[in-house]
Amino acid sequence: MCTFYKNNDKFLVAVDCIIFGFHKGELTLLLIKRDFNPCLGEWSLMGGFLNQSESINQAAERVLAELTGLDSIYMDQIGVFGDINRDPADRVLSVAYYALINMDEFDKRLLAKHNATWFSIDKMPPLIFDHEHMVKEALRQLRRKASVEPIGFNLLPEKFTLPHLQALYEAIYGSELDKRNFRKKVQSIHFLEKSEEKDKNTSRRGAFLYTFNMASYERLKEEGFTFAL
Amino acid sequence: MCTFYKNNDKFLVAVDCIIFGFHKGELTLLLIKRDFNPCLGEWSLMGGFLNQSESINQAAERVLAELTGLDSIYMDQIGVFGDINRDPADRVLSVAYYALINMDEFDKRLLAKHNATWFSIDKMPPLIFDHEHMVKEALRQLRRKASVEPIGFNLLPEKFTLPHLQALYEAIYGSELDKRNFRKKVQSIHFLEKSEEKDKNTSRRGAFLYTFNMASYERLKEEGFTFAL
DNA sequence: ACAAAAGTGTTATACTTACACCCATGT
DNA sequence: ACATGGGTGTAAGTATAACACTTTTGT
Repeated sequence: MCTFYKNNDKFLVAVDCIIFGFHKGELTLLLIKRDFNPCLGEWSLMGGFLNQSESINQAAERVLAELTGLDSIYMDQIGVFGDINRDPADRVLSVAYYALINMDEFDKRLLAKHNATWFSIDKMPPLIFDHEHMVKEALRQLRRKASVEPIGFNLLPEKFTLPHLQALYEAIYGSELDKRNFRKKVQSIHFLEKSEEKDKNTSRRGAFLYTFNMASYERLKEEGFTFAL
Repeated sequence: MCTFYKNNDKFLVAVDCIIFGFHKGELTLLLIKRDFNPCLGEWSLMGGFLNQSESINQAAERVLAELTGLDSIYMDQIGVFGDINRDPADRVLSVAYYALINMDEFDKRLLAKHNATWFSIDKMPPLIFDHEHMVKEALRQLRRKASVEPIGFNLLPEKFTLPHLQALYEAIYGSELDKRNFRKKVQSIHFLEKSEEKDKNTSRRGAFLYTFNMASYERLKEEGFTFAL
């Protein structure tokens, strides 16, 4: 192996996941109540250490799968957190990622096993280390990116209604949207496909179900279309 | 020291700096021709290894200062690059930062000592490892952020003219802007202060010099003003 | 028949874009 | 006097924001 870098310090590197969901009109976040040290009994993000055998992205996917049982999930790196004493137990760098998952699909037994619970983003308990800072940053980046790329759909089931979609964007932005203006914008988004089916869970009348057609979004993007909601 | 993390792998962590400047209407980038291994003789970003004694941000500042002699410079983290074989010599994670500097102020002797040269961003030589990917990502983030926060001014001298400022934004966005529309927007930015002095270097008539008043920008931001150019 | 959520258009306003001429000055 | 870049306003088009009633259907 290489000799050039022999004299440089080496570091523990962790990966922490901000796992977002969407439930009953609220943006939610998956946290674990630690049944291990350090900070036993406190709330934190799900994390894990990077191994030599994997890339950082792979580590993030592994950590997410350990807790939820899910793979092929939309994830984005937020950044590295590297203050000297961010973890008082030892010097650890942490790479934070956020993940967007459909809350109908995670593995409930794994969640129980890890002592994990969903929290509404505005009813979070205090978190260890700099995890609250990570969450804040994740939210900022999610808000920005969701406004300009169709990533919000990862938080919804495959079929969703327009009231459902609007509630999602209201939760992400933390502000109310005008129904008619919202739907007008949606009309101009040609990769949302209306089906004949209705969802009757939230009203007697029922609302039409739509699907997001990724392939046709990619095609439109090539042609210079830019998403905005 | 801590016992909890004993069995986890440790990693070399580098910091690489994308150092942007602005000169004669072009966005420029500071690269070094490596007089050391690995990849001796090839072009790369300026980098260095993270030490136990410093935070990652401090390491980035140190690396920037080593090459330019400058401190208190605007820097932003782009992210961590952690593919297993990104550096063929050994497993090294790299945290990339971009810096915006005023090209009148760097230390020329340090640049010579490190074999560093400025390149226009569209006349870059091939770079080692994933450095081109880092540069691409830095540009993306710079473009986005410059459009919505007044960070571009870090690339200019303290006093600058409006034609100068317009040329900067044209260089950042890579597209031409309409002079009158640009100046109209600038009129509405109340933290740009016009002085009575003129810069006569680029025309007989001379153009008025302006300064960016950071304090009054911060005040306006508090009041809900959002920058856009 | 009524409650409760789904669905539908129009108008006013603000923002964006396109565009052409005069000004000041050094040589 | 002229060449060179600095400086100025208006009108058309586009995007955004505000707003209220009808429809469907299960109970």
